[in-house]
Amino acid sequence: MDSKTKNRPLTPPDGSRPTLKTIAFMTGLGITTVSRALKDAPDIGAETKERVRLVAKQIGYQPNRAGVRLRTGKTNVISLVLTLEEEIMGITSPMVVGITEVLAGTPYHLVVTPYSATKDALAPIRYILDTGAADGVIISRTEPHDPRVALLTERGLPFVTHGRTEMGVVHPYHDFDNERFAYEAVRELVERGRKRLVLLEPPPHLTFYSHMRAGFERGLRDFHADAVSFHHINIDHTLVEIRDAFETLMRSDDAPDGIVSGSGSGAIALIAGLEAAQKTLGKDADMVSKVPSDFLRWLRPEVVTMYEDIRVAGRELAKAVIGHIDGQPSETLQSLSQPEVQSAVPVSIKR
Amino acid sequence: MDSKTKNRPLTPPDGSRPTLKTIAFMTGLGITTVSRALKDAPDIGAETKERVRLVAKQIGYQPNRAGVRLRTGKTNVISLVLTLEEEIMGITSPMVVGITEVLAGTPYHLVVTPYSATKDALAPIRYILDTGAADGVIISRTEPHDPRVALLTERGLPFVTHGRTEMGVVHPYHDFDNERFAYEAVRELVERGRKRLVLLEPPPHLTFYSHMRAGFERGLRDFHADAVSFHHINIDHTLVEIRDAFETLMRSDDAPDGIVSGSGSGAIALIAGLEAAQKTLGKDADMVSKVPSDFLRWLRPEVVTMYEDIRVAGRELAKAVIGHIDGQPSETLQSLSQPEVQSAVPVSIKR
DNA sequence: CAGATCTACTGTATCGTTACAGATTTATGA
DNA sequence: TCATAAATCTGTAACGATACAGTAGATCTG
Repeated sequence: MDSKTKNRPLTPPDGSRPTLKTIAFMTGLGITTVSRALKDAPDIGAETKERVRLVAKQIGYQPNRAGVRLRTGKTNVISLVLTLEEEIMGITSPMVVGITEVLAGTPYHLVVTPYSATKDALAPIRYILDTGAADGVIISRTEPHDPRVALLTERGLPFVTHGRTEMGVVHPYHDFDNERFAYEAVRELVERGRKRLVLLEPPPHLTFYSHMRAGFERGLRDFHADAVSFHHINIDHTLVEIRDAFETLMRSDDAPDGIVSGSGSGAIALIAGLEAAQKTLGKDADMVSKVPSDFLRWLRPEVVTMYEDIRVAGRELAKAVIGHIDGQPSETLQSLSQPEVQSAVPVSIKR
Repeated sequence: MDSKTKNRPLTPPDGSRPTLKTIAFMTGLGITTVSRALKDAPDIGAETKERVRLVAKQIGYQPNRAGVRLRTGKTNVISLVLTLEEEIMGITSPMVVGITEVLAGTPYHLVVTPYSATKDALAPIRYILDTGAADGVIISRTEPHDPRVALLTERGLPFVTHGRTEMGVVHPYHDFDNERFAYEAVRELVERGRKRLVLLEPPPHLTFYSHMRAGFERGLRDFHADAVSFHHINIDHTLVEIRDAFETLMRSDDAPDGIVSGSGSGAIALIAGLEAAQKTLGKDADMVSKVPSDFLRWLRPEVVTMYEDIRVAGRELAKAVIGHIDGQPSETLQSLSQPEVQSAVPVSIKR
């Protein structure tokens, strides 16, 4: 957009928004010709195309989405399928921002399609398939054998997952390297002299559970540390549940001295539990946490944080669905982002 | 939905999704009749309506949105207009959740329409108006004389604002009572013996700036406390800027002993600044903060937090736009939510 | 130079829905 | 009894776009 369009664009005689008919009338061409000219079809003369494009631009023509959608089935919609029970630290905000950043340069709109986790996660997918509500879908909370992936693949609707699957289906995804995260977390803790480590893990049915566990266990082996069991609690439990369980653990004989937290909000509850047990972070135990934003380290600088950039994830996911829609092979639409160990809270210049 | 529909619904002979034509064929009626029967028109026989409804349900008929939109202009879309630079603590997540909760029971879809704050906030509004992209709009970061409100009102597109205006236009809104928040915050601080108070305020161009200031100043008068100036910084500054400025303030002779923070993420930076100046929260100063989620008090229990329930705000906003679309008078679509002083971090049962 | 080929453009039908103007049948009224 | 009014139902056109099957005229080919 250049800045010369201060005055509103010309509108068709009747005052409503311009259509192909408007352009056809103004140029003296047929509607079909205008349509084809605008999509640069090979059987339209170069000069005609130029003329049509000029007029279209002048009057601010924008194709009617309903018309296109009705005729072609193309919705120009990407659907972000979310569970309503998203975690406290709000992974959704930066995700939505990342996605819309990419979609801004395209004709796609972002529609948020929620479902209640207590109900069927397939329901929104079926809805989208049955009503043809979107050209592409973004799903998260991926499971190793994810029925949504199976269904979308079977029905041929382009999609991308936030997280990987293990079902022998090649499909676009973006994921955080949770294996690496847990491995590096163990390394950090052992370097600080910690030997008895605990992991606050994802719920077992999600794919990244096994990734994170694998990294954790590989770390234990490589760096010679021991695991303290905490399997009855995971990041989907409430903060109060996590805190209480962890307080109990910290008061027991089995108390760990190193903590790996698979979620930022979980880390808050773990800290609260640890402190409720009269222990001190950084003294009695160290912690490494995965965080989606960086304020945990503002309030507990002792925590080593590894940043998961959700906004970048949103961008990658958006690019991948669009790539899938455009027919790019799935293999080229897979990406993995690496954890970034965060340094201390940014120090201002004056200090 | 009852649970008897395990098997997929019958589909029209050709396997594609059912349309009015399908029902017309199956019932032996005309397409028009079916259309009118489904919308309970008065000129259709009771038994016919029943028959049509039955068949429609059986085959899982859902009106084609593109068809309806093309013919009637009704999009069944609510557009949430957001700035891409949303704050760190992610007000967007619970907002989206609240909105979708309400929309789930309606035919409306939620489309997220972003804009870059560095550019024109009117751009997305113009886009929606020019392309007829939505039946209703939700906007935030409202200003006293908001050009978006003026434009939407002039063009007659239903909308609701998160925040009030002061332009003599009656329109639907939902707002948090920031006047009350700041007033009660001052009360809390004075009750703790604090007398020299500082306010981390919103940027001056937003409407709730004056609300919050008014409450703050009324509190100062009623409870006999003094203001410490901090006007060069507001909640739109970066955390680092806030922290550094506040550290400087806390090191000066003019250091306050009571802090009112108009934002949760701002509070984190203030705490960091205070602690960088070698002061202790709860000892050298007390703080009251408005928070959109409750983990600040998990990590700094000394902070008095007043909870702003963004999810409820989302619900109210969604209800209000729909009310506006349905022609309810704007006066009845305005609501104000009150701050809730939060008690201590929830204590588990066992303790 | 007749016929084939190519270039540039256009009319018609269609996607699914609804507004509108009938049409048909039955009941009503004087 | 015969026009009128209800009560039901229906066909056509249109919303805006595009696929497809042309058409008209210019150019080539042998």
